Amino acid sequence: MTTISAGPGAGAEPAGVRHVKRPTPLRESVYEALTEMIIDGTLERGRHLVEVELAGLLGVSRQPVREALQRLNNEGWVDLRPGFGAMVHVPAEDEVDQLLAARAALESESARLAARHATKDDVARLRELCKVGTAYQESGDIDGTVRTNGELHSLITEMSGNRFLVDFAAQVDRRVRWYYTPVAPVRGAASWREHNRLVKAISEGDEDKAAQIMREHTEHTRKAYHDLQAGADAVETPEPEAAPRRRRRTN
Amino acid sequence: MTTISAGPGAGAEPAGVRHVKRPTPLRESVYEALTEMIIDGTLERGRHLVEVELAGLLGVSRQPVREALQRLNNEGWVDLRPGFGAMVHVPAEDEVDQLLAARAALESESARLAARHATKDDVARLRELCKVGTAYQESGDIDGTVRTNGELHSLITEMSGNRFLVDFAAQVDRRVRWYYTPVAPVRGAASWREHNRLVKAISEGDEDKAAQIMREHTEHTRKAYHDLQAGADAVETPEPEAAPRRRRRTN
DNA sequence: ACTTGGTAGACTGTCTACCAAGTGCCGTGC
DNA sequence: GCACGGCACTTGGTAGACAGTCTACCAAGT
Repeated sequence: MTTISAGPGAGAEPAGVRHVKRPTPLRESVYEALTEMIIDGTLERGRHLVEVELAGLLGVSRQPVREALQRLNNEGWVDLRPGFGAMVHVPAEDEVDQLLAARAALESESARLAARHATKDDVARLRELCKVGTAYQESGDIDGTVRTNGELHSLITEMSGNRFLVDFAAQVDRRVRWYYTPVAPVRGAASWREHNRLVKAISEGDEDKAAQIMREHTEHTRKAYHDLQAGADAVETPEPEAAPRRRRRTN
Repeated sequence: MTTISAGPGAGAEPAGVRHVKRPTPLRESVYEALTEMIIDGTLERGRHLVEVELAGLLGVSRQPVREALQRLNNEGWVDLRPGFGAMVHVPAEDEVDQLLAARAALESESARLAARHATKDDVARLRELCKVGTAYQESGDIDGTVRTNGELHSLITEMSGNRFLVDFAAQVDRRVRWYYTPVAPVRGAASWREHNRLVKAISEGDEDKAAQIMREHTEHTRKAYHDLQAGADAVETPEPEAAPRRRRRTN
């Protein structure tokens, strides 16, 4: 769950209500900063995170950092080892598989509900995202492609009107985005063709078709990851262990 | 998510590894204590939770309480209002619906995977749980029934071998258990008949059937809740809303 | 009667300091 | 080479302090 909070932070506001600036709790900012640093690789996988270090780095005290780290731990971004500290999570072999399987279930259901509840406005926005995403993809802008992909999926889950699906899917998507950025270019064109078909099914209100396409879509993604993985293994070969900071006797 | 931690805490251990007593972090205990108190109604819905109060009550300092409260907030058990504090979450009208819809998706997929991976041993345990649950149900032990129901569902999700499904489903189930205990007796017998059919499908490795039964099972539960709700509303009077202090058109 | 202004109390959010216990590492001694 | 012991580091938890904010309430003004 996590961030189920109704937060008016971004997106649709009921109407004339405009809640004024509510200063975000520090722990929230720290959390955001850390996930961002993990995703963009500033904090490499397996790296040992020390509370005071991060505190100093971000200019806050230990407390907010601790709270953020615990949340990160709960959501699987870092592993907290009592008495030692936090390590940036190192994804296990089968983890991506499981993640994508979970995503398949969540988003396929979301797509079904989205098809059921879609408004004209929603469909228009979906179409727009498809167009933008395809453009990014064709121009080779990987970052933009991945981001737009995320936005599209997230919009679909939101259209489901089910806050739990939204929340879980958001978590999963974020993780997928972390593990997955390198794969994006490979999937590229096919992925956006599938998005188009999906949007079409939703606009027609065809629940079963939407659900099915979304499931296949995720499945293709999974396959692409495996192919890439196999290729990478063949090339980069033997990397059974990358001891992070071992300075054992250096002489 | 939360508690996705690879933690060997409970469940399947690789083999002879048995981590000896790892003293649970205090915040964990506090978290457990609080959820328990919320579920059993000691902390009523809407109640304002004050950190120092809880700290005193549980004999710890503010910090572990804060950390527990934040986790509870992330998981939707309480709502944290900045600068004011935590309130025990008051479930919205449609929340149970959404919860059960999410559960349907998660557990249906779990059942499918469980059917795919089931071992003889797993099936035996499932059968045992069915027997126990039915016995509880027939003897009118509601608490036992609900608990066993939870154990059965949780075992099935674990059999899926997907840690994300396990984790999400666990969260959802816990929430369902909170909202739902009063409904259990109504569903009673039918529910356990369905469980039996489900276990049969799993034991036969029939994925589609298992998934379908689980989906219908959840759907029936949802329906039962609505029926009960409607009945309760009819009896307990119409309660349109007791607007406390509205005496002016909000421009 | 309704609004405004002011006051007071209660809590949270964050910081600092401190201590105990646990963990990993390294060198010593065998 | 390997076990043992000790050291430095880090978390987990406690205590106290302080500013900012939120709620409620009362009094005076319109």
